[in-house]
Amino acid sequence: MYALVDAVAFYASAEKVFNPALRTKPVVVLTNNDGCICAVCPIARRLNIPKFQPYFKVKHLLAKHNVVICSSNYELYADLSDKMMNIISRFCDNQYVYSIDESFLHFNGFTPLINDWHQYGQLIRRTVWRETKLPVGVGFGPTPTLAKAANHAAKKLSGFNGVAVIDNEQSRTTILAAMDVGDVWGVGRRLTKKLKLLNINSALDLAQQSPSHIKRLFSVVLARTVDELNGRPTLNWHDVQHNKREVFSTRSFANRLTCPIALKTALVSHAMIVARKLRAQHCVTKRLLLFIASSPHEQHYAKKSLIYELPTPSADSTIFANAVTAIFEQLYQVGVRYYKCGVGALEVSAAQFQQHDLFNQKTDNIKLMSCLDAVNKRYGADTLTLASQQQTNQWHMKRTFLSPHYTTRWHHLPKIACC
DNA sequence: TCTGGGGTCCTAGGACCC
DNA sequence: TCTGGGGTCCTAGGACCC
Repeated sequence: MYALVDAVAFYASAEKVFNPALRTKPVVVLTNNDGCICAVCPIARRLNIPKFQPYFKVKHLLAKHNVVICSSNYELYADLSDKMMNIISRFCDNQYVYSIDESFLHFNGFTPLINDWHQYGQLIRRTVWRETKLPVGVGFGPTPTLAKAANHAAKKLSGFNGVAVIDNEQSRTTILAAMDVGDVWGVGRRLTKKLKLLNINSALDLAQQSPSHIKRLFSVVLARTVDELNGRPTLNWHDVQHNKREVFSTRSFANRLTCPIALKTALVSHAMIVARKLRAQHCVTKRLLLFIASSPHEQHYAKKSLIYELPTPSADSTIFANAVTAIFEQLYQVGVRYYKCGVGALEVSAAQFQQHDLFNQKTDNIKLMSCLDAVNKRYGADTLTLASQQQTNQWHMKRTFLSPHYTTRWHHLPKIACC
């Protein structure tokens, strides 16, 4: 049995944790630079506030309904996520954290101990709420895709109260019949359109197709989804939690940038983040992709990217920073109003399988990197940085509606007044 | 006045080579 | 009048997810 546990409008709910006055109000959270709406709490959803719309386009709508607007407070969300994931992990023997607010659970040894999945799901919800004040939804199913579908039902369909279980033919068909095909995991806008032309409208319609037919018309990936919807697992636990094959860090700037020093500083910071992410999944990369670009919404879109081949596969921040220095001149053009930049690791592989190169002594300084990671884990992500990250901070993002750092700054702690 | 997210994976099409 | 291969690598853009 699999489960998918995720938070309801996680970022918006996180804002309500330390500010209970918000709990009865409509709340939205904006993406970086206050660009788009990325989380809409249930109260705001009932007011038809759309997700992923540019903020400036829906400003009037938000004002009309007195919606509370928050900038993204990633430090807060990351901390609350850690706490939530920790609690959830107590309820299974296998947890895979799929995103900041979602985790898949797999029950092996636990299964014989659980006789009622509904009750068990409610226990998870109650415990997470009691210890974090975050609302979560829980879906159980015999495959990851069905657990996702059950989770969708738990949160979106009436009568489920936050927990849904697919454990027999009747529960499977009931839930899939009530689910739009576009809400199936892996079916996006484009596929939805094509499927609906074929009169495949619900998740159940898709499940009733023959996998080989779907494979011919679409792809092997969608054929697997059909199998999964029928309770035939095609993704095993190992597939669900595979390492990333590409790792990126990119950001748009608060204001357009023309200064080369600021751009280079931003790129070095992204290189550091990529290196840290790689080390966290015990991987290295052979090639780094660096890019800088103007805004795609402007008339003259200018994007330039270059690939830097590393002499040996690496996840060393200092080696990555040197790569940025080595090719920055080729990337930068005078006169472009830069909007975004980023660094990506391509051809990612497991660090343990690396061949050592006799002739290349420039290998990762593993001790130094472990020390860097340990210090930053203990004292906050940017405690130890490279000198080249410190030259300017003019590329940092705009967060007009930022809430206090309740969990990472002493002087932001909520105060309780006694009278 | 101006403003439009970030991450990962996949694929089609072109360049290049033999 | 019709006809000209196959493999690899690279890249940009798109699909999908949250």
